[in-house]
Amino acid sequence: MATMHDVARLARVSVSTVSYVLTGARPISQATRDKVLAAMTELGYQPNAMARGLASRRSRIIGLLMPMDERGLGATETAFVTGAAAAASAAGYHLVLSPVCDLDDLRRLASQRMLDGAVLMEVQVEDARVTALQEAGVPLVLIGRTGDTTGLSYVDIDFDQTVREAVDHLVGLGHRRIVYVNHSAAAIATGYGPAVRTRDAFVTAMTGHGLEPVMIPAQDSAAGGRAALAAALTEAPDLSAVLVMNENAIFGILGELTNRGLVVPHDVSVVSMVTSPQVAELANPALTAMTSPGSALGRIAVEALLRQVEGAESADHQQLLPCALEVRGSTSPAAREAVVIGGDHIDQTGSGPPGM
Amino acid sequence: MATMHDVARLARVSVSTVSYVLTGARPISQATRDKVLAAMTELGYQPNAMARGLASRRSRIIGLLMPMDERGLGATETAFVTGAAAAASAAGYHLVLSPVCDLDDLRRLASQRMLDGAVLMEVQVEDARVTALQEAGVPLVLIGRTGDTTGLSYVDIDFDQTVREAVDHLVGLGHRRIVYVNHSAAAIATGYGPAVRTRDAFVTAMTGHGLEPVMIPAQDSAAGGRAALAAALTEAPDLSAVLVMNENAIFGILGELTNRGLVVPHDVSVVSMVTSPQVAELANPALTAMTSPGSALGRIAVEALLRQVEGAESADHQQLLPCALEVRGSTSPAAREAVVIGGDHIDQTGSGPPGM
DNA sequence: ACGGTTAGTCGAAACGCTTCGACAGCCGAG
DNA sequence: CTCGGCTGTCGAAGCGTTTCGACTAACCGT
Repeated sequence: MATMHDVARLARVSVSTVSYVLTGARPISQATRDKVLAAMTELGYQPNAMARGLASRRSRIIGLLMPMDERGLGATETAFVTGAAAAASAAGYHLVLSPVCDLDDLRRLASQRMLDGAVLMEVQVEDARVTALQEAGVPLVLIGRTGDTTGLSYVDIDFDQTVREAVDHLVGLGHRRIVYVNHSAAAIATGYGPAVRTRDAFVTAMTGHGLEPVMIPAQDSAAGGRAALAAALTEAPDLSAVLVMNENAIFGILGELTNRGLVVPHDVSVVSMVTSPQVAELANPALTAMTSPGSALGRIAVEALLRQVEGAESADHQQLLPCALEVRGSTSPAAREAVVIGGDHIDQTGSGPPGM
Repeated sequence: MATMHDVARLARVSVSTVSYVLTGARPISQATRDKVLAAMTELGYQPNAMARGLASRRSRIIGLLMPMDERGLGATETAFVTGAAAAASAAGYHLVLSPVCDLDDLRRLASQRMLDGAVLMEVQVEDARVTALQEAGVPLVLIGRTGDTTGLSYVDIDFDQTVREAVDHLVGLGHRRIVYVNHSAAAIATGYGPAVRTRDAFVTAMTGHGLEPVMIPAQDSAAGGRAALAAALTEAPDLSAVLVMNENAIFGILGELTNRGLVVPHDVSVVSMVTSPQVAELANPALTAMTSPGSALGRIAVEALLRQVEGAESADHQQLLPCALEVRGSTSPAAREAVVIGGDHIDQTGSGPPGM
């Protein structure tokens, strides 16, 4: 394995000159640069990452910390990762994904000066990783938000706007009775950001239309989805549309609809939030969904982090990106309107006054 | 940030002694060791990974190279990753996941001496990454197999046994007309290992039971699944069971069965191969599946790699693990038997003679 | 003609660790 | 006893970079 010394000797220059050619830290004449470059290719020289890291105190590695539960990574998270990796690679950094969940592991990784910076996925409202990394002095960008974001950089989905667009889409199709299926009650109680924010946004959006916001929590599983749909039909038997913020429950919901003889979208329209096209296409009919800006989130997070790492930016980077509405086969105009005119089989019991 | 010098000074020993305490490369008296350890905790000392790597020519990092397509990681791959990470962590190594797909990127990573070894996921029959890493002199363990495995270490699923068990399960339930839905024809043609191996195993298993092996390729998508099921019903209208080796097509298959009024498992039994419990539970009814030994695969691969890295093992490690049959709601005894006795609504046209 | 920049290069000192050779003391075998 | 071989410790030489200070030569405005 060739070293800088070998290159320098072959090019008949000093080692530091070779280094300057590589890093551009000082000007080098074109003639010298060419000689050095030629020597490098002749020797197949590759700088030693460890030596470089030791001398420069920068590893040129940024970590993408993603807790991996059994569920696996959805297409959304994957897009995020590839976006981040591309951005890092473009800037000459390596992006390593670390599945560390163990806090000690993380602390070790950080204090061994192995990471120039870190992007945190799946941030909780109270996230011990954040303080651990801050204490270790590792620059940080979050995907999602902690409760208190002062002094932190983050990129997150604009849940407000996303929910509003989804509701507008359904209302525009004539739906009035829309049920929101969220994550589990436990997740909401512990303050899981997306669950809480979308809940609030749903209430705002619905009341803005003069409609009652009916909301049902659901476990993150097919069974949870089935139970949630049953609960939804109990609470709002006249529902004509379901807005789902739970990628794991959605198939259960669809299955239960089918079981009950309800046809999507004829009887019930379904919109899935923060869903990837791939998952949306798995359903039959394919789901109308709010597609998350996965790869853009990843790219932006890494770019912000690198600015911070390279000292170019001291201010916090805080940014929200909306999801895009993609209409597929699971939504259609509300059959309800016609029914309201001609029929009476709508059970209005149990619904509060609209506009509350 | 404290260095070894600080620790040595505080403990009144030499730097090398501190190093020996840390690495155990030479014996150190208990008294000295205690002094050093005390100094370390007092200073909150953490070794600098870069310096250590430079001096020892070992990064204590192993890479898990996983191409990330848009589809994301299933629960199977995730289990694999966590298994591998746990094994690495237990051995004092860091496992970094690299989404690099670009060969130059990979070569750079390898020749910068940043990786002590690598585990390759999603190995193709002809995989350029293998030769690239071999040329860079990076120890290697594959998940899956290349066409020619001489001189290579790998861990893979025992497709033969897995298919045999699945077929036995169905045959044991009285099914005679079983269709195998594989990956796409293109994947098979390019020699994608799992597709080819399961195909061959299916033929063997079926003919061993005196049954005709009917096989249908499917694109890796819901639409592909629907098309495949349609094709299957054309080719074998009397089918009573479907064996699916395509996690992405399975929902399309189930959807198309429903569309055609066929009820699972009453009319058609479905077994999904190499599927995680999580995905199996998404379906309604939950899928009987051959569950892949994900985390064991990961652990074994890393352990084999580390033995190779640490020079303890020169011989290749080649090992196959079977998937476990988990019976859920998508399989039941063949209704066919009863029907054949009492009814006649089976369209027998187009089916070849059994046992060919 | 003169100090003051600037471009281009060099040598050497870090960076924080591992590891080798050396050596002192001590034990048991010959 | 004496020699070879352990045990425990030290000092110093790397590992392959970056980076700092210094130096030369050319170039600027005056």
